[in-house]
Amino acid sequence: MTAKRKILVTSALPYANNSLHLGHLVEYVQTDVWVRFQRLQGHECIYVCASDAHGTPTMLRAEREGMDPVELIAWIAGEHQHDFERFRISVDNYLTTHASENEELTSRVFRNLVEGGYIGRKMIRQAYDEQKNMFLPDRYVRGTCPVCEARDQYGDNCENCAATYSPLELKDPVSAVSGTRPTVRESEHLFFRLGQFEEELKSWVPDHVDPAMARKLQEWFDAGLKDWDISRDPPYFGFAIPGEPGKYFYVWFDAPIGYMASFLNLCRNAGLDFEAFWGADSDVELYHFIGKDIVYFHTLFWPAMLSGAGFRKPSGVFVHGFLTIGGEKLSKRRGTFIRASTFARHLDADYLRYYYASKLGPGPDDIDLNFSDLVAKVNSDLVGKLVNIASRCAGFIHRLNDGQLAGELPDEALFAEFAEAADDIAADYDGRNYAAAVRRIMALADRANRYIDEKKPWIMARDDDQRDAVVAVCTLGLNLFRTLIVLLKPVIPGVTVRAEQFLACGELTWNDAKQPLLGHRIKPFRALLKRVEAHTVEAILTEARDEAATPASQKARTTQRDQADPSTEPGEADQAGPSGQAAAGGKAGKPAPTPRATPIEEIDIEHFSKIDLRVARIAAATYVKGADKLIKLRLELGDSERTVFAGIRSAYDPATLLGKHVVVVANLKPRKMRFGTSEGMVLAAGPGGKDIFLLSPDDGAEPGMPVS
RNA sequence: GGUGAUGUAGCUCAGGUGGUUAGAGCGGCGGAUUCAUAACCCGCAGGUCGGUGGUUCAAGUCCACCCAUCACCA
Repeated sequence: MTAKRKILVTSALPYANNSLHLGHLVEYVQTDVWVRFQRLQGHECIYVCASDAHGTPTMLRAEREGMDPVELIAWIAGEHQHDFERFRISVDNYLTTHASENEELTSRVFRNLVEGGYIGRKMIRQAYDEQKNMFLPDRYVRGTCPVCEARDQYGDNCENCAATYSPLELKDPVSAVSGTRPTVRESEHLFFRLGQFEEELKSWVPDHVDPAMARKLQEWFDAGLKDWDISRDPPYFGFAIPGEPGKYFYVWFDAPIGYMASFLNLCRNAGLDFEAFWGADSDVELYHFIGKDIVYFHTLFWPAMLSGAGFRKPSGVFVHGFLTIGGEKLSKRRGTFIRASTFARHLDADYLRYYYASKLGPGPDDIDLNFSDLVAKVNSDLVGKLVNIASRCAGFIHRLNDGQLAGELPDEALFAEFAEAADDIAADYDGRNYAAAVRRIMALADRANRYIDEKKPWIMARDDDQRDAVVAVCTLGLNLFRTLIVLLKPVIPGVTVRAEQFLACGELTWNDAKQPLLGHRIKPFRALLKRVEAHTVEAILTEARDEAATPASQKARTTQRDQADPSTEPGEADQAGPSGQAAAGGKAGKPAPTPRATPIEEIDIEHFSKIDLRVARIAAATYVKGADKLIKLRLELGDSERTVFAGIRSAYDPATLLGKHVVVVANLKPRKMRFGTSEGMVLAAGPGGKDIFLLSPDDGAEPGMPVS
């Protein structure tokens, strides 16, 4: 293994006026996978983040909510942090940019820049809202485009003709804050003289950012670097500029300093040496993960600020693209502004982490989230391939050898193949090409399943003389599984923890991928991950649409309630349907009574009324050839008939079902199964196995009657 | 408008420096199997590689223009 590296990593700071959504998570997942990978390699890798608190938007949002801005950001930052936990984003420290450490460092950076002669002053003319007594940021002035006459455009550019201009050029300008016509006022602003860093930046950029981004930055160099306005007039939620009465730091000035501040806060709590990481001659690696919308701040202003203030520059800026859902931009109207908390309430974070990882490359390309693709990929790769290996091997080990693995591997070469692949996969992770890593890992999972298929332990097991051989084959199978878990550990930490418990092997490290586990007793196998069901995805989308329609202040309350919820364990949320004992996709046969650890989320009457429950009469019931859990039901619902497959064979004999009245979910999306299409679901209670109890109405109910 | 990125089978994506019949996973179809969360295994079908033109013995791969999508313009 290479020498131990010292690395400090950051993700861009989420803005403190709104909740995190699935788009934010692309970055946090990307960062976290990388961080976890580096730690797994044995490197020292510290990851800090914070909520970006300052600026006009938080100020106005706080006003709308009737809160003090400080109160607002404390609350939102708490929510952000909670979302981080839910998605297993392993930050070492989380702060807000309003913290005292940030004020301290911002002053220090500013003072150093003044002393270095990098700060200038200029009078500027700006739109002013006379009613609210405030200068208006460009985005808060709207009016008619001076170029193409399109109405209701932002003050900085036109969405219709893409022209750029100043808010003062807009025709019929209106303040978005008060609705009045802004006036023009002058004010002296402080400027950071970026141009003085031109040569330094030109030589720094090519080695520290992605080539595509370097090409993009060339445009700015060609145009010449301009001075950057770093001050704002009150009222402004931010830090006062020392020695400059009535002036505040522009949010983008203190935001990146928030990276340092969060780290400084950690230093003070954990006894780390701040200067060793940020001093001009630091040899620690420093990386920023950001979205492609904010490259300029991180590749021009930020390194220049650091350099001018006497600190070290980043070792690299990693730029990722945006998230689209179903090929479209996230949109409130379409209900695709899905909040992190909404997703987490229904599905395990590892599903999304795996899906993102399977699509993330090193470059700034956008990635698309397609829910049916997510369901297919997760179910097929994670459940059907990966977990399946453990699932199909564990039984033999317990049945034939009391849970004890064999003392040696029957095919060392196969294990070695997996162990050797770990190096290439490590290179993929380190180069942030997670998609490539996942492809390689899944190819190995296929290989493992094929091996078991070739050896056919279930045939050998019929012969007592071959018991040792069966145990040996399954020992290898489980070791291949274990290696795969190590390789995927940065991506799916939740599954990993459960796998480590199953293997009873302690915390796995990267080197464990190369060392087999032998002569060791494992725990009984329990499902490590459940399949995602289509209705769960539907529930997420429905909820996101409803949330989008809820006014902001109500959202606030909803979110607070969410925070009180213990995080949802995998699988449990899967069953948030009308009945835990789903008929069609049911899990009869596994006698695992699962009382819900967490109550299902409350719904209102509108939600409930979407479920069309009907009385039905069983007109025919037959076993399904080749299916050991299902009974095929022909149901009468008044004037119509339909076929439903119910997983009740372990508890019912078809003959006894004939003529019985049951309750059916009539508007459940038809589900195609191997034996036909199931057009609904019959309600039943009980944990499964012999304990399944169909729900029936009292005498007098007729087929087709709605249940309410 | 300027600049950059992207556009490959139904879906999601791979395809260093141009080189024989363009690949994978999923989905579909057919077969095999029953150890496994009906998973797994074998096989088949599916693409004029956004469009047009060019360079070349040879282009998905280089060049020009065009179209579409996304981003940035301090």
